[in-house]
Amino acid sequence: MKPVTLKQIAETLGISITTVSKALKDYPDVSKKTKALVLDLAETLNYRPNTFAVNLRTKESKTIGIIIPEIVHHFFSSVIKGIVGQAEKKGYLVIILQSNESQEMEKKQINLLLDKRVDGILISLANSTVDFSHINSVIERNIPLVMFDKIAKIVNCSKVIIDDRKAAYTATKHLIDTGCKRIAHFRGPLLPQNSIDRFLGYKKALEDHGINYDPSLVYICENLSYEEGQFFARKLISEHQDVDGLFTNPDLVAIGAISVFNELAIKVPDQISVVGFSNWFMSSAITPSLTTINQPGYKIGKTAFKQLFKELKSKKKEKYYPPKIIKLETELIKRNSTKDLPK
Amino acid sequence: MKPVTLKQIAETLGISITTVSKALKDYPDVSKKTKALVLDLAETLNYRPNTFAVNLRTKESKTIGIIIPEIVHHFFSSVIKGIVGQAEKKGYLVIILQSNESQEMEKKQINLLLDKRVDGILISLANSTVDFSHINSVIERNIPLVMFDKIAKIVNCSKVIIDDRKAAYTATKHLIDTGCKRIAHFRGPLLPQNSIDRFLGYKKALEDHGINYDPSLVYICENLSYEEGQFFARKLISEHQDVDGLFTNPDLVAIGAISVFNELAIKVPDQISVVGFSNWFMSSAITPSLTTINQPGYKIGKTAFKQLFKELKSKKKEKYYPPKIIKLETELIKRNSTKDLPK
DNA sequence: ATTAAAATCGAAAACGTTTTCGATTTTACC
DNA sequence: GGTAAAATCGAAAACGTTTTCGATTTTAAT
Repeated sequence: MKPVTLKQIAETLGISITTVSKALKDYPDVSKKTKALVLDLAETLNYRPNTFAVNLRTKESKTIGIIIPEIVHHFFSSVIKGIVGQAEKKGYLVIILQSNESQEMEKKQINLLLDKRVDGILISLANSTVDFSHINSVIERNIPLVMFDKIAKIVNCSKVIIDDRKAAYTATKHLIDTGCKRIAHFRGPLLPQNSIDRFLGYKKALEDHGINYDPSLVYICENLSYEEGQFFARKLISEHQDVDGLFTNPDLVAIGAISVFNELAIKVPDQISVVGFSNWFMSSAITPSLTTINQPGYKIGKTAFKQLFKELKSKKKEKYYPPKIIKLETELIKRNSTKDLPK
Repeated sequence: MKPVTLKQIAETLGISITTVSKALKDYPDVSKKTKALVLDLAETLNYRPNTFAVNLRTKESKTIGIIIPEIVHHFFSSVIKGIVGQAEKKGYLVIILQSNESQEMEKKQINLLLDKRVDGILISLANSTVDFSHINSVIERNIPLVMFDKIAKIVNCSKVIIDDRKAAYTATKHLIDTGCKRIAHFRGPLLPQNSIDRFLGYKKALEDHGINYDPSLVYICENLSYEEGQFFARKLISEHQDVDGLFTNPDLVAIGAISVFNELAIKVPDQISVVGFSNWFMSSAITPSLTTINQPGYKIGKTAFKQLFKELKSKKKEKYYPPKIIKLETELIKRNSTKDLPK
């Protein structure tokens, strides 16, 4: 009925708890004979160490926490998958929490994880987070923390991101290269760094290619939904008859916009070319298929855990691991929502 | 530097650890004066109980585990969100694992969770799971376990599901009511119960309404992808020129099929009516918008945790909680991929 | 046979909490 | 002032593991 303990094994074998423990961990100061005896009995009794006791003694939980703004997003669930898969390989379990884009919840959840004494934390910040004291308190306590995707430049920790600015630059440049002159941008909210960087990449590409930056061509999508894509597409068309290119963040917004263009019989890409962001799996399925930037969610998750794992190991060896910023490669995926490059 | 312990509070206050512990937990046998003293100091020192020690002593982890076949699915991530949100409210954290539709992984992960001594487990079975010894061993150990979505009828535990048969019946009946006579079905793999029940509901609806069940109109989608929807749509059209209705599982397959119908200029719903399953958020966005069955993922997750929570509480009171099967309501959502009902 | 070195073992402390139960002190009452 | 009852406290055990360090036994060398 009750779980088997070291004590029971020790008593039935007539040896000490110490020796049993050592035998199971293959210590050199236990004879082969007793080792075999212990291993055998442990096997037949199906002994499993009591994690609670191990945690208390070793002061580690072999558990990490992850906080993301929203679970139900293709990108974030891909990241989770990357993290969970990699963590399992290394013997770590993953506790998941969702901040709902709220700084308050984020703070509470950080405290939950600290109370739970997770070994490390992975986090993608909420849009509303402007105060980083909760994050810094984690770092001060010397608990490894790695940020991914939605990061804060000002916080001194490792980060796994893509080069948003460069990717947005590439996307916009592709529109320019294929002949667009009046390029609109549906951007994300004002606060998150990735939304800022994507906007800056867009702007830089225009300026580098002699196209005037026109703020009235930039629309802010607050929740990055399909419906917003539709809404701003209508707005864009009514306000700017001369627009011939659109760069959106992310794909879902582009897909909403394209549905409106299709409805209004505005030809994509002939009258207006569209580039999205993220390479959501549906973007190759719609008509016309969507040119976009591939944002490798699974790989971001995997890499973020790997980085955290390195820091966990460094900490065990009492070595300092200097924060590292890892930028993952993105690529432009050309499909049918943009024109071919002129020869 | 080091976390504050009861001992430190006791020593600085010149009282015993016992009293400190009791004061913090508001035991009746501590005077108001000392309670105030302890509470005050604990507050200023920011005392947080050591979870490892609490776990060891109380034998509970205030953590539950969830195992699902695949994280990156809109439905499953909605379920996760429901579970995580509800769990947090009740003071539980959630460890997430993904079985990748593999029975082997599922077994390993069950053992991981048992070793971690989670208080309870939520699981949606892998398609390949045919042996339930790992699940039964959880139940035998008297650890609360609730299945959801992909369940095994044979296992004696609580379950949170929808009435798949009824839902599929309703979907098929809607096709019949709107005039379809030759109705095809793109079903899921052979093993999972929900895929079976949806098929049975489809079949029953045909039989109840004097339509001959034709096995050649049923196609099996192994991985329920957009591409499969496209593939079988082409196959269906080439094999059955007279088909005028299609019921698919799930929406994504229907959307793939519709894309083919659009491409082939087959009018939906005039030439062929389509009903999906799940009410994925994109199903209202495509053209024509998709008639479907709403499968409430978030609510399933929320309900599954609530059920687990009840069983956790019963267990604490050493009461037996008989397994309960909860069937959540679904509804037919009529959109433009099916014809209007005749008056 | 003696001694040193190597191999093998176990006692005990520690991790930090919870809770039982007995001891002590205070209060209330006659 | 004496007693009983109530209020307040703390010692100690327990949860199950890991690890240090000293003790004992065996082996090897002379």
